[in-house]
Amino acid sequence: MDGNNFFNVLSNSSEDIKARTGLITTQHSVIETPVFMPVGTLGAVKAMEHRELDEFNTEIILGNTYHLFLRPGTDVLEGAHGLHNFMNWNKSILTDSGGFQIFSLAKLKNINEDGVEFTSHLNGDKYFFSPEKVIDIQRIIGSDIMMPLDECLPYPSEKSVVKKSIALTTKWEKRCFEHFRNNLQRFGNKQKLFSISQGSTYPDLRKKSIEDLIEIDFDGHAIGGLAVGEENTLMYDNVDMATDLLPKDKPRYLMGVGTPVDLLECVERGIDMFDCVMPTRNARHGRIFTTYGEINIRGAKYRNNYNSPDEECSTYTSMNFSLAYLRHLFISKEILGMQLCTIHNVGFYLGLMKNIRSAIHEGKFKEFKKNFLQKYLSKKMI
RNA sequence: UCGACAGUAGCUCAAUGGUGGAGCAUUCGGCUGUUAACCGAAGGGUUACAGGUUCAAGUCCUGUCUGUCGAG
Repeated sequence: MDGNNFFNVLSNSSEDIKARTGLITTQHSVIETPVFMPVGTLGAVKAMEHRELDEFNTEIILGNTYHLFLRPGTDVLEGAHGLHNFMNWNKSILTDSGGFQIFSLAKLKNINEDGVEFTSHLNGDKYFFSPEKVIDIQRIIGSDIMMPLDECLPYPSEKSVVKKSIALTTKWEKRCFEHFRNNLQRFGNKQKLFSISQGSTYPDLRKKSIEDLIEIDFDGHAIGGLAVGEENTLMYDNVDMATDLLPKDKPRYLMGVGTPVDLLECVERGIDMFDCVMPTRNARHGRIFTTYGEINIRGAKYRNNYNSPDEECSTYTSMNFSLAYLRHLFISKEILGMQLCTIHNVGFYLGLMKNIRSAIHEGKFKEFKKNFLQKYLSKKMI
């Protein structure tokens, strides 16, 4: 498992679509793509144990540079020889740079060529992140895949603002790459670095961002700044255009997406990697994904419904517990409710991706998508 | 039996004599590179009952009922 074969395309769709299967090989695991990566911001997938992730053959999870930098701090991570050891997770980890967090939640930020000054959302302490610093922190974290510092603008943003922003982001990412190249790995970790394109939903700016970034030898390319409030069709169109421009021999990662429908639409358009808080967060809020659509487990209509939340799903939760019991756990604020729903949603997402991979491999993606959506959008159970 | 205190939304409580509110509960909704076991909205009232004073009463007065505490 060394860097020479980081990404291999296994099969391209035979259906005149851009969907494809592949393998990402890191020091820690072999990841079948298209893949959905559960989010574990602070070194934990909320409400889920490692052994439960193992049951779904989870090969990669996310961590977050911004959050881990603030807590537990790089001294603790350094003492533990990296995040893998610290959290005892021996599969792959991808860390987001924290750019998204700084721009979405930290306040009083001052941005300039050098980087960004921000205040911690925890205690108001001031910090400065430069492109180099973000790489240094991720070297200590030891994530298998690192992300560069980028500026993620809100939607909508004026074109002139976006134009300036992508120029800055590209400069930052070049510096990230140089620093990554010139600095040694820590604790024996072999790490990769992706790019992140921006450009909001302006096709020409997205194109410019991508064209500048693919000139640099990043190990993969992410699409950022989408799914932030724009119409779904706009997002799909931008993804479609982006994957036409991105190199075929490197993984393409659509950041922060999405719903089961988004996953299908974007796999079809050539995306290999996804992450999203939706399955885990919604689970903790009592909303679960099923074969026949999403349901709110707190609904009074489930009070006396002793059926499985999803007869056609094989997660531990749907095979062993009823709607009425899950509702009871939520109404009673029992932690088990969040745990069981998280297991279910993550299982549902990873199961969906597994089926998607099989369908692509068999040349039946379109048929699979049609059948899935027919059930999912029917809301038979709702 | 006497005395004190109290009775306001399902519950716990607000409301200088001047448009009866909150939290919780209930119902519904939201969540897209996690500040999120979170956030939002809605429904819900003859202010125990009956009189009285007043331009105006949840609020002041009288009586009744109910409850808590104390005394006997």
